[in-house]
Formats: sequence, structure tokens, C-alpha cells
Amino acid sequence: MPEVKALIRGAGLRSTAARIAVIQQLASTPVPQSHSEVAEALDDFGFDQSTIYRCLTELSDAGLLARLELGDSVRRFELLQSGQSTGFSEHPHFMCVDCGAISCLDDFTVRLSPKKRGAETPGEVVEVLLKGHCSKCAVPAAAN
Amino acid sequence: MPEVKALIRGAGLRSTAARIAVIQQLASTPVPQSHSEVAEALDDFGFDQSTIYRCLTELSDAGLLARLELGDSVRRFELLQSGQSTGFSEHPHFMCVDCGAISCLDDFTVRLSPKKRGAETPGEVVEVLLKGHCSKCAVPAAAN
DNA sequence: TCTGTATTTGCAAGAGACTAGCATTTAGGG
DNA sequence: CCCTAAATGCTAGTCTCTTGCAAATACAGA
Repeated sequence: MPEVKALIRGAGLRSTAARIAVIQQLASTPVPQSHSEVAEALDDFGFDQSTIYRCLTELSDAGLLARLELGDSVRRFELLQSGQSTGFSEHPHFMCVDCGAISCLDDFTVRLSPKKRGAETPGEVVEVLLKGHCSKCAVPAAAN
Repeated sequence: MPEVKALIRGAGLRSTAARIAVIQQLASTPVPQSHSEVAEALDDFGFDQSTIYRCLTELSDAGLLARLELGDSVRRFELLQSGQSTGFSEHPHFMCVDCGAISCLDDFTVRLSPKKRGAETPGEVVEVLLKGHCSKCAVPAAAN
């Protein structure tokens, strides 16, 4: 508990009940969580919706969380290890277009290879998102 | 013009002014466009907002457009070549996290390589989205 | 420990993207 | 040229997220 407090203070923010709870909630699962997931989990505390939105935003801006926008118009947040300050996640993410499940591809690297010479590179990639059919949803033949 | 009509009819939909206009608008640029971009471009026609939303959705469902959700809570659409029926784009996309510019990486392939043996694969990838700092926004040292 | 002030919070209203219901209009097969 | 199913326009509603402002609170300094 005091370590969470120190984390927040170290980022230059005041250590409040809401922020501590938000961080602990994000630390409790291995996948990124949306505002509504965090809010629901912390429902008993009685924090206001906007307080949780603001905590998530401020903690992200302070470099403690990664803010993920995976394309389903729901923002998700992930606790960053140590003093990450970029605000971007360290690993690629995969989202199932069928069931919406999110997974972190900790054990994968993504490489961008040009099909032909002289292809102009887009710039510095900081985040990778893959979408597809997860192994649970992948249908062998033509189900569904 | 008659070819657009045939395209729509071939997909099993009626050829209406709105749908023709939407397809022509999407064909006019090399990058995916959002509803608001399409709507603004077609403003003179006087189509209702919801009509354009529906056109985009129906044309996507019919397999003529790819629907892209790049994570800024704006859906974008892209005209698919020929009889694509998956509804997913053929190429990876890159979005600049600074200026929001979208580019199509026609000339690149993305490969997912496991860092260690036995890493469980996420499933079948159908869409790739990269985010980062585009060459225009990339700052040499520490500007901004 | 107490106080003052800048930071946070709660509340309520608002913005933006998208959806749904339903009556009216229209495409296109017969 | 009709008739009917499909598409449109209009309105209102949903969901996610943001903003303004007064009240509450963390914490640096007395």
C-alpha cells in the first residue's frame, strides 16, 4: 500500500483514495481494463464516474499507465512497469473481432518488412494492435 | 458511373444516389475516410447524417468496404478492390498519435515472431494497426 | 499538530459518434 | 406503369467521455 502511494507521489501527483484504488485495480489483472470495468470493480468505494475518468487520464499523463485505444471506442488502461514515461504499452495487443477479448502479446515481437525496395517507412512505431479471430472464436469450417 | 451502379447491384443492394455518392467519395482518396469526412464532402447533396451512416454500414456488410476502427473512436471506411468479402482491409494501417494522420502501408508486411518457444499464438490475424510518430511529427531532439 | 492553499472530487450538464423507430419516398421486378 | 420491398429523412436516444464550478482534501510549512 505505501508503495502505491510512493508511486503516485513520485509521479508528482497527490496520493488520494481514488488514485490508489484505481492503480490497485489495474494491478489486479493481466489485461488492460476499461473505465467501466474499473468503475464497476470500485463501485463499493462510491467514487464518481468523472473522478475515475480523471484518475485514469492523469495517471496516464503522469506516465504510470498506458492508455490503449483498440478501436471499439472504449479506452483501456494498463499499469506500466517501473518508470515508463512514454505512456505507450511495452507489448503488442490482440483483440478478437468476434468476442472482443483482449490479450497482451508479451512474448511476441512484430516486424515490419517492406514488400519492395524504397517503400517509405511510416515513422517510429510505438504501439502495435492486431485484430483477428481468437483461438476460441476461430471456427474450423463454417459454423456460426 | 454505371460501373459503380453495377458494383452496388452486384452486392445485392439497390443503387441509390446516396450509395453511389458514398462510393465515389471513398474512391476519390487513397486513405480511409470517416463518416464526418464523407458527410462533409457530400454536403451539397443534402443527404441526412443517418443515411450516410447507414450507407457506410450496409456497403461494409455487403463486402464492398472495409470498416476500420483505429482507436480514436472514429470509424473509417475504405473501398475494397474487387470482390473482397471479408470486410477487412488488405494492408496494415499506420496512425500518427500526434497529428492523427492515417496512412495505408500497402508496401509492407507485418510478421509476428515469438520471443521464446512455446509462446501461444493469439489466433488468426486479420487486421494490423500500427501507431507511432509519423515522419512529419517525429522530432529530432526535444521539441514541443 | 494546526493552517492555508493548490489540488481533487462530486455533481450536473454537455459534446461527439453512432443507433433506432417510424412514416414517407423510391428503386426496380413484373 | 404499378406495386412492394428497400431506402431515406427526421427525431430522439444511447454510450463514452469531457467540462465547469463549488465543496472537500492532501500536504507543505508554521
